[in-house]
Amino acid sequence: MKRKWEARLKQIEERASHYEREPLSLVYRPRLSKPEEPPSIWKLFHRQTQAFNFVKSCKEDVHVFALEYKVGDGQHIYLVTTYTQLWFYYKSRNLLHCYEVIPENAVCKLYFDLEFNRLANPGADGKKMVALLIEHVCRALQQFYRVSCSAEDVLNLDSSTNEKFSRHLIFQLHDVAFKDNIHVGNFVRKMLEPAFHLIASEDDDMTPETMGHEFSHFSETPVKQGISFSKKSTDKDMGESWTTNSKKLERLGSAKQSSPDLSFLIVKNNVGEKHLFVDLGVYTRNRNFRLYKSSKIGKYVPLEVAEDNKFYPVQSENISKENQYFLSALVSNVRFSDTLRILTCDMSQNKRVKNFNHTSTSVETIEGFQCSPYPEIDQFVLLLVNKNGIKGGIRRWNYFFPEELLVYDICKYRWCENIGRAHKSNNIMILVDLKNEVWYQKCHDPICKAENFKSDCFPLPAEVRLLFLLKEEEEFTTDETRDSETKNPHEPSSSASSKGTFSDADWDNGIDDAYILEATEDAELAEAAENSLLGYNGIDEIPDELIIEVLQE
DNA sequence: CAGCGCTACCACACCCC
DNA sequence: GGTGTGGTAGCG
Repeated sequence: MKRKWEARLKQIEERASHYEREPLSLVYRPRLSKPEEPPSIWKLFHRQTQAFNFVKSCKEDVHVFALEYKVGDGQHIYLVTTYTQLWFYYKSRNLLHCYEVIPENAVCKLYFDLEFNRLANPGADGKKMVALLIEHVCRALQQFYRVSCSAEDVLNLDSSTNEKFSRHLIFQLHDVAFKDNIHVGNFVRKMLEPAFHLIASEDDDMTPETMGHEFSHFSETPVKQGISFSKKSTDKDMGESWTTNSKKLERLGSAKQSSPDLSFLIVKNNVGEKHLFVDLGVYTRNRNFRLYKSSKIGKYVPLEVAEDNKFYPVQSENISKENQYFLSALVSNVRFSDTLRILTCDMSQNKRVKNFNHTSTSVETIEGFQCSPYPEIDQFVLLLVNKNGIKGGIRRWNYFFPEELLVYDICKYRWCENIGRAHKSNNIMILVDLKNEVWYQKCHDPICKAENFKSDCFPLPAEVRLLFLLKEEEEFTTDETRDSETKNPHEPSSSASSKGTFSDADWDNGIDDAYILEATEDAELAEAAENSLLGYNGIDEIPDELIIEVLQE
């Protein structure tokens, strides 16, 4: 929401200064458009937001490209045109320093930027490393999403110099794409996680085994590039859900022993620090990604099809081979089809583990949107907030480890026991106490909050209690024997098991209302952005059946 | 007239021992 | 010395 607000503010300021410089003409001069003109779209903008606004106003399939135009400070101007028209001018070498702007929230391909300094890595065999990486990526795609592919589906572009080995890989998956490049980044970081362990363990002069265990406790990521991740599940069919938590990471740690050796990915930069061969800085919003046959300004090293490229586009009569490569290299050029599957890999939603220091008391929570790791309890809560024709929903949930308390923020349903009617503008919460097997209601209304209102406790239905007990027992009986095999997907980020891990901390036993406020107060801010959040979740734009979630082995 | 989106890093405040 | 925060230079 903050981002959007800032962007809007900037836009308004720009518009204001524009009108100051060029006031509107006092005379109205009507103009007729000429329908006989071919639909030619070629518009340049100084500002990215203006370019995107123009794209939105166009009914043609236009895209934003960035052109480098000043040597040194890498300044860009933004071009809006169609792929066809761009290729028409581009192929005759009129534009040399062109970048695709991968729009935020746009479905896109899996892509990689790979590089290492040759001098700092005299023994490194770039081609071999690329081949091994592709193998690993294909394995990960198969494991996480059941997507099959091979090196023949990877457009491999080279931009190397004597000093630097440099490649772009663009995966040409069949009827499969990622929801956006942020999700691609999450997937890439997740897939490369064993390599982070390697860097961290070597840096700290620790064995991978001890590191694996150490990592089970991290909540702030100790590794430079960041390794935290998690997933959210909304897909009923898969019904699988896991979150980053101690137990999970411990299992990852042990699973790592059987995971492939990623040490080939570790390279040194020009000052001898260890880094990954894979550049993780290319998965940001509106990332500029260099086009096929473009070079950075000031350099004359365009991206060309690599010697060891194994992707050959299907030949067609009306599209040249070069044009095919050009189109294949465009990350956000995803061909739509009825069977297109959209892959997601979330990390921001379930993950946040809060440390709350309060006179030597710390509390761990996990949080997420829409469905908690307890689908049965979600269903029960939904039942509670669907009454008298009002269709309430779960906007978000929080789980407090020590108290085993699930806090649901409810939307649309606002009935409050305290006032005996629905609130007009404030939302309510349903709290499910798993320890005492009861539920009660609180709310966000300032008056109710001031008097610390909490409804009577009601027992949880027998089915829910029973399910929870069964799960807990299963968890205890199988924990020791289980290594990397699949954990009960409905197990939340480990009520029972995490207590052992975190038991060093001494916390209050009773749930303090301050914690609930801490966990829910920003929900009120988030409320205004609720629609955009839903949009971001893809519910508005992408039909549910097209979304498949991360499948964890 | 005019880029964008970060993250690594630093300075500083605050707390605890 | 550990931890959180806020601002920014500079990288991709």
